[in-house]
Amino acid sequence: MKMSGGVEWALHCCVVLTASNTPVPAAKLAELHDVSSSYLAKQLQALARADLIHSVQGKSGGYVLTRAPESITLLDVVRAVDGPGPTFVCTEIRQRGPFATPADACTTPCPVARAMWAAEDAWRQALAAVTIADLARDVDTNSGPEALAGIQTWLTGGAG
Amino acid sequence: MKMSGGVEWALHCCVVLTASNTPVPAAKLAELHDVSSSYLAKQLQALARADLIHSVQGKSGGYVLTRAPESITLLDVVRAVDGPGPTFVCTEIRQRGPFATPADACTTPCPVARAMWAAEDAWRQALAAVTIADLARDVDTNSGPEALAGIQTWLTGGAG
DNA sequence: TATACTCGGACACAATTAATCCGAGTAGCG
DNA sequence: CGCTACTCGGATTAATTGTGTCCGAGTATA
Repeated sequence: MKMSGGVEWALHCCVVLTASNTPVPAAKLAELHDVSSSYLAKQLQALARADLIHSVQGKSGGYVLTRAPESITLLDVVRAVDGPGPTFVCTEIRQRGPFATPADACTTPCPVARAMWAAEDAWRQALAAVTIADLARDVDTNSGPEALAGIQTWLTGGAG
Repeated sequence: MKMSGGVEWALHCCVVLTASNTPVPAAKLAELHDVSSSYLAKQLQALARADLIHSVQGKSGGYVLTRAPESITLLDVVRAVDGPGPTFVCTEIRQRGPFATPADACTTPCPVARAMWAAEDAWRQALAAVTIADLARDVDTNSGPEALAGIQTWLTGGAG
């Protein structure tokens, strides 16, 4: 099992968007991270579809965070980019084969699936406990406040 | 992100192997679950490579649990079948682009990766808290004790 | 000793992910 | 008011991973 690599890009983009309240084009975000501009667009579209960021079209358009960074959790981003479905899918294997459990006896989910989904819930709960604002703060304390400040001036300024 | 479907098969096989202390051939496990015998073999090989089950070759060979069901956790099975690597891979995106963080400043992992890995740890911890014996007990209470007992006689008996 | 049955790894196929391109739409400017 | 330049958005194509299958090596049995 490997998570889609686009999740990493999307998270970094959200953190960067924290530093700018004016629309930032996808091309600029791609150049900042040195990644494919066309593919990054796909992830940003997924974020826009989930209403985490808002797209502004036109000449000086781009993307802006829809909500405050404190109210955007990592779970929101993961669900938007990587899909909302559960990672473990139960194929109801107990209803097949010579010892198949009759369908009417399957009122509760299979114990195997229940345990796997409980673990997934723990994962989601941990993701929901961290917000984009938390990440931005961590970046500040790690790389120093001048890092995001410099990025902000680079984003708003026209220099490429 | 979707977990490999073989994990479900492997877990069910481990639960079934609880009911038999004599070697069970892969073909019989496949017939019991009504799945592809050839493909199930792949998953069982992965379990054998991780020393969760032991393979017995020869005429009346098959697979047996290596350890007691109480000491085999779901995490063991998931790691064996789905790979031990982390689901989130950090590509060190912070070291790229015009505002790249210098490599010598990257002593601690990227905050984004740290948060994602913390969530993964919560997931693994939940998986490690459940054992195959727990699942077998849940199956007993759900489907009644006669279910696993019937399977046991079917496994040891030659009828196919 | 021959045999029949087992596992084990090497070999094709399909689905998902990654990456790219071009068209639709809008804000700014003359 | 029309034009241009810049933006996003979805449809299209390559690469990787997961899925499924096959045949050969090895061993306990008779």
